[in-house]
Amino acid sequence: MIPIKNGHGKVLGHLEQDILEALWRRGEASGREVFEEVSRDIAITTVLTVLERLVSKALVKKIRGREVNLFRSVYTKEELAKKNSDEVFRSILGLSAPAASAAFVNILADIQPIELDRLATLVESKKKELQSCQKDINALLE
Amino acid sequence: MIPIKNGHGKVLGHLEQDILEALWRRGEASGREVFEEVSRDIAITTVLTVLERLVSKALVKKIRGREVNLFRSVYTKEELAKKNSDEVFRSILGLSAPAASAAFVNILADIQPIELDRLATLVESKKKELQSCQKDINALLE
DNA sequence: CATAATATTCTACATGATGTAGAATGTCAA
DNA sequence: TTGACATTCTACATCATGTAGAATATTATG
Repeated sequence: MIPIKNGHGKVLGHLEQDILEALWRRGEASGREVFEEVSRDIAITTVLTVLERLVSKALVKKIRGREVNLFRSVYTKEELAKKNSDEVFRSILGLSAPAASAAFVNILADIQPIELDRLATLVESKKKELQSCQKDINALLE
Repeated sequence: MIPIKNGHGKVLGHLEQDILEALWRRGEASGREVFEEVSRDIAITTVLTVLERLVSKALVKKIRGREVNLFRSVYTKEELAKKNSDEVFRSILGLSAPAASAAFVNILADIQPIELDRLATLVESKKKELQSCQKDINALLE
């Protein structure tokens, strides 16, 4: 269940990951720079190939320079993490919101119980936010 | 970002999914029955092959019968969903609990705002639960 | 300008997961 | 014993990913 692949939170290979990480560290880099940054025992063409694939996946953009082309991640690390987790949450919540909520709370309590307070706050403010929206709607309907 | 595959929430193919669904509907079924239940235009050996693969993955167990072998899902649909979502939550929360919490609340508010109340309740009871554990620990330490 | 050095692209192969199924083999009942 | 069905074996196709050599383009420099 949870069709992660194919349309939802795509899975990246290790090298793809490493290359993205390298780009996040360097900001904008040439193929050679990325190659050096990932510092793996692979050929530079391997890095170039994977960079191209990431470009195809619209995760990296290629900037044509006069000397060398530059690459840059389309998303910041945080943005991509958010993008992915949003998709995953949406798909899991879609199956059963109550079950998902319970599981989420359990895991959070397990790995970082302090964060439960923050979660409670988040829920409260979200509820308030929705209430005020509701008020706006009511006002419009009057 | 979110290493879903390889050790975490494994991804299943469509046919694997369909076969599991068929097993959940039939409870326990022979290869032929599963084949009929999935009702796809494929050969029965295809179904058998995939069933074997699911057995290898420990998602399905094969019960050797005298006439035919029977297959049954090791997990209920709910159990598997939980197993997977637990793993996914753990991995996403591991990256950044605050970010994950915020995203989770946002998505939940988006698709099922009513559930926010339940989530709030869940958080509160979990907090209480932890507090009582803490009390127990303190008592032991005295 | 010619050419070596470097960058870029093209092409291709390996591996692993999955979908697919024919062939070979096993089993049981009539 | 034999035919029908079950099971297993073997194998191929496809796709994603990692890998890189070969071919080509570009650029700096003697």
